[in-house]
Amino acid sequence: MSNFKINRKTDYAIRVVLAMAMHPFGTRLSSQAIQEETLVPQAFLYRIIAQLSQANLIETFTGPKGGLQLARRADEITLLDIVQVIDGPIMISDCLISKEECPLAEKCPVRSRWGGLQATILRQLDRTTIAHLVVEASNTESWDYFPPAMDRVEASYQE
Amino acid sequence: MSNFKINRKTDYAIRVVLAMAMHPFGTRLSSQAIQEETLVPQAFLYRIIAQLSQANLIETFTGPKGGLQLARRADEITLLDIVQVIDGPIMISDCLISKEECPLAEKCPVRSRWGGLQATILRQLDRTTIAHLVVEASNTESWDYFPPAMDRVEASYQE
DNA sequence: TAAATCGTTTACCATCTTTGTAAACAATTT
DNA sequence: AAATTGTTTACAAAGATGGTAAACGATTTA
Repeated sequence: MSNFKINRKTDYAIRVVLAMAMHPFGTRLSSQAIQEETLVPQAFLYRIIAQLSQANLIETFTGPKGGLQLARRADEITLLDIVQVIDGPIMISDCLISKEECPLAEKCPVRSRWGGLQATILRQLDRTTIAHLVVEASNTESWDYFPPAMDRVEASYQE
Repeated sequence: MSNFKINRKTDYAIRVVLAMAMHPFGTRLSSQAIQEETLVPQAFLYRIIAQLSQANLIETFTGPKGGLQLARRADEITLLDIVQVIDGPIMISDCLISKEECPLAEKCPVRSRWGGLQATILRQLDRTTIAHLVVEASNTESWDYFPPAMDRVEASYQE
């Protein structure tokens, strides 16, 4: 299976932000409460929270009555924000970093394709906000979705 | 940096197929010749060639005067073909494999988003053929491309 | 038929990333 | 001061990646 995938840490982070967004804006939740809602392993959760906090996606408060709350409204947090905070900038091929990174420095026809694909991915992640997910979270039908091209993919796979 | 990337093996494989497509259809090239054109490490190249051969993207002939040639014309080989042959089926999130894989089995609003993103990626890879790349390979401008959304990405990155 | 020339396959390995655990540490409230 | 909460760091098992090496199998041709 392709390694071209969203990793679990990022997935967890999205769950965390989504869980927070399911409560009224401004609600302060303990990491304990979030752990129970998201089922993310506790020690792992701590580090995810710290990263979200450092990137100013959430605000944190220590001490009794401390906890976490979103730093922005759910419609101002995109999937791209979270992916980039947790996993760093998306760079689907090293040759996109700079011309020098590309082993076929000059006249590389593949580079532009990766660039185009990456732009598409960024666009799609950027126009999906947590607010969108909150709406769908109340919609039972959503989890029944399966991507259109999937059967074709399975069929053409061999190994 | 995100791990969400095309790996080097796949990149190599695309180079290999492209190198072959730069010659007239039916030309038989030795792996030695391909190694010199693509600069892929030889031992690694062997395995890539074997995979491409098993998947019937190329035909191989052993013995003196042996070598490789494309099994189909360049306009009938897509980037998706190669990615899938080398890296397996694209599955950007484990939760797309089946409902059971998803840790938040029911009512997961994220799942549908990954499905949509994956479909977009598959579509874009599938409509790019090696023939397209061959055309661009003669075009010096191509390597100067940089994806549009890039500056926004850099700006919003923090770690 | 033997030798030379190809591609195939397998085993191996160093390194890096991912995923996860644990514990010491710092800040805040009561 | 004590209790509660988040922060940080160190560590480690497991798996993927990128690469090397060598034995093996098939085909041509001398």
